[in-house]
Amino acid sequence: MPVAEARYDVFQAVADSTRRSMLTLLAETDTELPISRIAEHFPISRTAVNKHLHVLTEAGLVSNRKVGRETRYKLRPDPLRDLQRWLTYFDRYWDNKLIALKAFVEEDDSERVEG
Amino acid sequence: MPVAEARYDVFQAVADSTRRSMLTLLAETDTELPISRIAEHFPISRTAVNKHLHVLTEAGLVSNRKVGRETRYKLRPDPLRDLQRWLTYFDRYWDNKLIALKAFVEEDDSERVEG
DNA sequence: TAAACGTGAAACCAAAAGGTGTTATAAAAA
DNA sequence: TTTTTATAACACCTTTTGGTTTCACGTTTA
Repeated sequence: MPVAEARYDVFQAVADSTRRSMLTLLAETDTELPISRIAEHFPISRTAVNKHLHVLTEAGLVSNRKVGRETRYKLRPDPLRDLQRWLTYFDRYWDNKLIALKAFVEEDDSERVEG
Repeated sequence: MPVAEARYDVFQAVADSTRRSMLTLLAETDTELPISRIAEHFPISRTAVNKHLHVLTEAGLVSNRKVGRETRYKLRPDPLRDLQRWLTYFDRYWDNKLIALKAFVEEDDSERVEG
């Protein structure tokens, strides 16, 4: 983010697989983590990790607090509700198209259960 | 089969607000639409609309068929279930008074995945 | 105080994303 | 056949994104 407030929304924040992994990491540990601990899990520089965390912060998906010389990041899943709410619209669509969905489910099911 | 080897995955496809609008447009009309009809709703060129539809196609979120000189696009919401499934991981981190329809989809989903 | 540590910020870069206009092609209409 | 319509394909441009290295600043530790 060079200058302006680039304002990332939750859709953009979640579009990147590295950021999704960071969210699941924070969810799994179920506690706050400093950047160095987070960076251990990714093959990128700590600066790059910091940028991703900044994007997640702007989307409201993580928060941070300073503890000594550390900055600890914590999961804030609430904005995911926006995603959830958006998907709800298509949940209804699936409901209406249940027959087609059912066909898809059965077809895929037979591929792995058989045998 | 939802999204095999696509350049764009569902998360990326949905990250753009224009593409999200296209999906809701197709869902609202609940029918197939040619590009020109879709382009009417957006302040960008038809070429740009075509590119967005191409991204959505690669993500498996729309399909198309040629009818005369038209190419009609139709919503394929199934890949959104990948998004849905990812979100369910974070369900336990917010108040779990979840949407009933989501619970229904999740229940249906348990028929074909690990469960 | 000085040194080491953890982080944030800046400058920079390559590639991708989102946009444009133009051209090519196939189908419908005159 | 000729023209118009609908779309795809191509070349191109600009901004954004994800990454790097370097450096400055505040916090701990010696």
